[in-house]
Amino acid sequence: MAFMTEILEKQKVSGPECRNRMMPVQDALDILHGKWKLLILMSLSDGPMRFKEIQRQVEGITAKMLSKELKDLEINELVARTVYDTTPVAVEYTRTPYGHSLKKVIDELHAWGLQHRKRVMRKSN
Amino acid sequence: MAFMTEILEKQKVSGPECRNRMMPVQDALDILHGKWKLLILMSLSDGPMRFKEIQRQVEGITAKMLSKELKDLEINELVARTVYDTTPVAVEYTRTPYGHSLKKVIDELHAWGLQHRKRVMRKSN
DNA sequence: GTAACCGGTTTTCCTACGGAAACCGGGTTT
DNA sequence: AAACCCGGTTTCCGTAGGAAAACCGGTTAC
Repeated sequence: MAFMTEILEKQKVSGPECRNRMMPVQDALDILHGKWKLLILMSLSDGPMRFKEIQRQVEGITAKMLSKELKDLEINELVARTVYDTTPVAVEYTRTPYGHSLKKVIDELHAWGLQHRKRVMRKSN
Repeated sequence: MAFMTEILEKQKVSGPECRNRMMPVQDALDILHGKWKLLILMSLSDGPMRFKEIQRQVEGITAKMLSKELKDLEINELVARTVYDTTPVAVEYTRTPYGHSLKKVIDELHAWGLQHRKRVMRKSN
């Protein structure tokens, strides 16, 4: 029983500072959650794209999801939508400067995913 | 109509290299998706934690979700579970070295979330 | 003229995520 | 003995995510 109180005593640490660190991450996740948002942003790395173009790049996404996700991204000003008044209408999606501010996040995720893939390969051998 | 073909011509670019860049990100997202996994990992930054301790740190998570997410994290070797054969049983969760390899990802997400929060505050004034 | 493209919307349907609460055996505290 | 801790599991349930396909008016290429 002395053991129990001992092990229990150890945990008191890590007060609310930890929770404070979590909040911003939670904020970010709130905006970027789901399978698609980051991939859509990636597809817009090299310049404006049109709807079907994005759909072709982001493998597996349906028109409905793309439509919805683009709206979300637009609301959060990560992507801008431009309509050209031609016949027929041409619509372009552009990653905003704010959207580009996610570059590091995406890069880190990319790097991690890359080494994770290698690790998995290694294990399966 | 010349305009249309012109605008259409511009898009051919960004071939499959873009899709190749997406795959690792997709892999990473596959493992880290959901509201909780990264937050749980964060709560284990400062050392081992017990179930209820984690639940107290990760605000809003239910026992069921925590239980499920910990299992997922364990399967992917981001978290290790240690059972101490005491009475009553004590169970500790530890972030593995592999779990710590996500530090940069979390840091970047944290940094972005922080400035995003500032940005939102600025706008609402 | 007809097939295929454009930028989506709408409908239907199913599944996964995720919350609330009860519950389990056991232990400790008072 | 009552009340509270531990580490979860189980049940129930609502909602959001996501897939498939039809559909719209209009344009363009063959």
